[in-house]
Amino acid sequence: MHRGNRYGRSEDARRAVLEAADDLVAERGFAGVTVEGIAARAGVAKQTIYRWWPSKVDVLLEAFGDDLAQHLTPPDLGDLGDELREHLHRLAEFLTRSDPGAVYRALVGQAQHDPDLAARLRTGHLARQRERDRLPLLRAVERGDLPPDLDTDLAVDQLVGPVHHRVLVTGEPVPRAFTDELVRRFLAQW
Amino acid sequence: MHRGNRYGRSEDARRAVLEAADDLVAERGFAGVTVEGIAARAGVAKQTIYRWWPSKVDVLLEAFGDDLAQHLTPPDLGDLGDELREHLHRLAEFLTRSDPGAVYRALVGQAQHDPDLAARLRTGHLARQRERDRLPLLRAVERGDLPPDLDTDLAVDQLVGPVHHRVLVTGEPVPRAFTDELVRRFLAQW
Amino acid sequence: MHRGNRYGRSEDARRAVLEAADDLVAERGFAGVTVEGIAARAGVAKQTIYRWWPSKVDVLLEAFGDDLAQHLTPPDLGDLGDELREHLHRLAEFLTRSDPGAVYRALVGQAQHDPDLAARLRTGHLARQRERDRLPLLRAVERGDLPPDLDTDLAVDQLVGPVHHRVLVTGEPVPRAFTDELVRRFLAQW
Amino acid sequence: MHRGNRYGRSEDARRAVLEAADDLVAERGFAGVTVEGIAARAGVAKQTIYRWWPSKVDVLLEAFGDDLAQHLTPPDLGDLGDELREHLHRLAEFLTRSDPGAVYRALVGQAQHDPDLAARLRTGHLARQRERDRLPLLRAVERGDLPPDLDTDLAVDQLVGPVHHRVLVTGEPVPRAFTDELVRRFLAQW
DNA sequence: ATATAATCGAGACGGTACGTCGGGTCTTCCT
DNA sequence: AGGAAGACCCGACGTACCGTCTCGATTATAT
Repeated sequence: MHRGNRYGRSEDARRAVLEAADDLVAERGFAGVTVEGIAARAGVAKQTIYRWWPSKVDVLLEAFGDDLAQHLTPPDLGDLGDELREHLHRLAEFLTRSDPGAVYRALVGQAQHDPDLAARLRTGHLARQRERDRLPLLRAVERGDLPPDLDTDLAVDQLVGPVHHRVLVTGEPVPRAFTDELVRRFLAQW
Repeated sequence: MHRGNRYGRSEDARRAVLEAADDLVAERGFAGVTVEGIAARAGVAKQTIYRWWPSKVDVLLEAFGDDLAQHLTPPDLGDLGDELREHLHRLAEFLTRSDPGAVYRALVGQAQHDPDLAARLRTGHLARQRERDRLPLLRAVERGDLPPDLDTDLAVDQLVGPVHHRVLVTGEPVPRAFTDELVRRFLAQW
Repeated sequence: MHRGNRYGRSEDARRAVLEAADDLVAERGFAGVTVEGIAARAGVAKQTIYRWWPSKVDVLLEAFGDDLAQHLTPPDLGDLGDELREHLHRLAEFLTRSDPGAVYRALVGQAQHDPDLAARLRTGHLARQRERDRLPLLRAVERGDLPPDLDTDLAVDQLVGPVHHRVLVTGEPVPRAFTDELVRRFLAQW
Repeated sequence: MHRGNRYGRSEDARRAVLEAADDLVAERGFAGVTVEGIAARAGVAKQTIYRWWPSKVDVLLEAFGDDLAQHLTPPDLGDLGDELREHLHRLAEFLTRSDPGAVYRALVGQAQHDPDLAARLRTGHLARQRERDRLPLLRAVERGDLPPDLDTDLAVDQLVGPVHHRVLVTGEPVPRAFTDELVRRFLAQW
């Protein structure tokens, strides 16, 4: 078994750490995740974690991985309304029901009092997600279904903002009725 | 200085604790606030804090006080557009520039991995704020400027959601141009 | 149970720590004594140890206590030869067979690469022991059995030095024949 | 530089390790010597140390080398008193002032809580030194200056014991007056 | 001259213990 | 009765070394 040497780290250790971190967030929540706990569950030395990750949020950030891309790439259905309804519904489900959604909320929460994490989260995962969120709008513009001078930044905030607000701030449920009506109103602007 | 007596708690101690907590959030951020630190700065025994507040977030919650009501009560100007523009602008300023806004963000952040705090925050400050957010819309319905069957819950989310999203998630600035255009689009739905 | 407060430390904790330290030296030797181990066995928090003792050798130093005085006070028998023979035999037994003797050897060993410990050991236990070692000689001088200008410092080294040398350096056994002959030769000087 | 080959170890590496170890004892004391530190200073891999020495004390033991024979071979002067006076004085100087003397004290100290080291130290360096210590006495017996049935073991302990005691236990200085008087008393036994 | 294999540097790995920080509970004395 | 002070047990922090391991490079013979 590969156990690490000067020409490369142990892939086994890396995977074990990320899985342990993921499990612990799901089981005990963000506060229940400790470097000590990750190390114990992963069967790994603490030093191995500190060698590769500056802090536990970095572990979670990496464990989070491509979950956003996997869950939140909007479908290409040929109709703006259909695409937005589906995308917002998936977003709501992701945020409120999935394990990676819980990790995402934990990270965004932590980012409120950790500027460093905030910066990395935003230039990384969030920036890429924003580009994905933009896709249905860009396609609609190309088809001529939306005005060519559309402010896509604002439009994206109009769509995903209310969903995030419900989840992160008010904690209310986000049923399909909510996201569908949100899209209907959005399209009523033109 | 008052050092305890048999007929009730010390108002001095209470105020010292809340002020120390507020100062510490401003100076060192949420993570820099510890019960030990509050006690030291307030010149108060740890036990006195634990006697009256279950945890440090409760101290912050009380220190937060009526700041929301003071900063975020929408003005009554007779015109829906004017009121919404002003209200959203004040919200953006509050969230991004003020000290209590920083505390607010810290509390919302902590609430992501602290269900207990989340519940108290929502049934308290947030529920009252939501009622305030609703006022311009209700007045507009009364005036006949908006349809009487308006879903005010959704409408409020449409307005404050994008602003919160920018502040809490993407971290982008929220200039007046953004909030003004948001209101213009909102009103364009009808 | 008293558990410590601002007006005094916990006597229970103190005793538990000292006993645990003593047991551990006896069971596992000096290298087997760790602050963590003492804390675990004593049922005490590590911090409580660090609060009152700068290091583990300080714990052992205090645990060592009055063992020297108890074991190595020379008897008053009225005859110099009898007293020295008995005293040296007891010294040999103490050093080679007793638990506190093992602690003593460990402390002297550690003192070889710990100047701070060396200083405290010498101004404390060792200085007092040297005074006890001198007693039989002083009594003999008073009785006129030894010259009044006797250099007691040198005489003490002549007597206990060879025994220590055997125990600490060569590790050879120190039977009664050895100590008895040592005394015979010592007395033959005059 | 030599970097390993199939037929035998690197003499460069060996010397670098021993020198680094010696330097570190002198600079930082026994506790400051770590395998990691030796490797770093010697520009050698840790594994290279572990391949050839079981532990750091073995490195020191080898680094110690023939220092005892070099410093502590008693001179052959034809007169017992002269030889003993000189030998004990050199012993005192070696123990209290020289670098190898410091290593010697560190090793004897460590041997108090390391039975393995103790055994190797005693069957090696110490046994050979004891034979050297015996030489002046054996010569004197041959010359008829000492009785033929002399217990040389005891006699050696009588001579070097007090010096070791001062150095290792009480830490007092060992001036020439002390060693000279010690020899005078020793000779007064017959 | 080339192929081979012990040794070398480097350093990642699983561990143990370190000494520190803060948490939340307690006891005591003073007001 | 309430408050200041602070000792207590506890859990986690991030660091230092331990001793083991694997890797690719080096190099003196034995073919």
